[in-house]
Amino acid sequence: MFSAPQTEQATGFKVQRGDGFHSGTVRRIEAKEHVFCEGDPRTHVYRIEDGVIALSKVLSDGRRQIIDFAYPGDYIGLGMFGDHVFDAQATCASKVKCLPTSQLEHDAARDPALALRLYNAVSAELSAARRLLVSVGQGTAMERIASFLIELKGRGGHLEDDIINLPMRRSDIADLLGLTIETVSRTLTKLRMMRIIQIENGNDVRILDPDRLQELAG
Amino acid sequence: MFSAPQTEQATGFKVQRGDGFHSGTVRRIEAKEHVFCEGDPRTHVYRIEDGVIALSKVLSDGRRQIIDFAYPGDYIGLGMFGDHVFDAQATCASKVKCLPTSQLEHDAARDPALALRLYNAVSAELSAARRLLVSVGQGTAMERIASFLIELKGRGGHLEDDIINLPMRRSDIADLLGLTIETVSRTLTKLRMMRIIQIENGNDVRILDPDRLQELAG
DNA sequence: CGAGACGTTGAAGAAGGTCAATGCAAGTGG
DNA sequence: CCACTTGCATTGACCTTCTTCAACGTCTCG
Repeated sequence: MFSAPQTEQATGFKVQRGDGFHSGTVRRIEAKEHVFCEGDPRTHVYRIEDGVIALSKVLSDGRRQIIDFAYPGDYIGLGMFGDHVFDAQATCASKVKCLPTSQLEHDAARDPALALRLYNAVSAELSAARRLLVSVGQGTAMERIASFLIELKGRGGHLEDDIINLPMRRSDIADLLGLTIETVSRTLTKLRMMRIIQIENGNDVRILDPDRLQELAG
Repeated sequence: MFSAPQTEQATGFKVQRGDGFHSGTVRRIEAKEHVFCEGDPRTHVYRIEDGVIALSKVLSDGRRQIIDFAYPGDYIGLGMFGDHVFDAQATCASKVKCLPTSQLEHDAARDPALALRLYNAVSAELSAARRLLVSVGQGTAMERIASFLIELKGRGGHLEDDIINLPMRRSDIADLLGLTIETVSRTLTKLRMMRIIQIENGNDVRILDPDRLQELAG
């Protein structure tokens, strides 16, 4: 029961068949509800079934950096030592499938193929984190927004090919890209004015000119 | 032959004994020489023996984001699909031990313990990348510099406990933190003026007030 | 010694942040 | 059904931080 086909470069490499998730229980998560918080013991690994989960770090003064958005088919909670270091919070109503960490580790210690799939899954997360770092560290607001839209386009689950659904608030995008909601908003309006995108139902972005968007991404 | 003890949170989890590196050949790298470049086929995994290797992404217009500094004991070249996506360049004269990728993959497919060590190694890199992302995405110049110094303090290879060696140029620090060399320089000067650090031989930073430095890091 | 690489410092400018007002749609309660 | 609230997005005016541009100092190495 694996969701829509996605590209390999999307965060959370698909572990595919044999990941033990056939036996997991499904948990329903409301918008803004936490799957787990920083400091919680790492009891489970989760596979997103539906919705979007934001992984984030919240600083003592309230600033927040979103590390990644996990989409259906992605895994969260992999590869951490001890307690969770990040928050995992749904940006919209979601479903996740849960597998006890202990079981996964137990299986992986006996099954090199599973262990290698875990290795690949975390490697893909690492690539995604580094791509984001480049964008945040070097890009202007426009470049960050443009490459964010392109990154999302590469993920699955869009009704039409040139329409990107944004199942998160402006504040989530801002916290992912190291900007403010105002800058996100202004930049999206600028892209609208340039006839590069069009905003459809509040949360759907239609890409009118993919080439120019790609150029703007740097 | 494993180098100075280091904390687990340092980038590049030590794979420890049994990583196959007993048989690797050692390669000497001059300052600013590349170990590999973006686009090169991924032929080897490298373990740093001596020096510091900067992993970076260079954009078409010359802007550069350093992803990580690899210190002795760290591994580079792990967990990538196909060709290299980043440059690896020595910031100072260094030595690396090389192991053919094919051999490592061959071994890992038969040895779950090795596969799990790879998994842990990449997981640690992921944690480091995310810590850096938080710093770059949310921190002011001062916060980025302060947490950079603290991060380096956590790595091994310092002669004295409160002296951090900076075996890289200002431009490397700037490209790691998403700042300019001028801002790096000014911020270090400010830290000097505040009597929190002291610069010893051009490249050695003595931490006079670790507590205040920690506060500034956020 | 002279040239190049690197670092520091200053002055001016720009990108993005902060603060504040407005709009808009979805609840909620009378 | 309508007034009121609440959450989110947009837009404008102003301000701060960091960048840019430029000059200068220092060190090393040919």
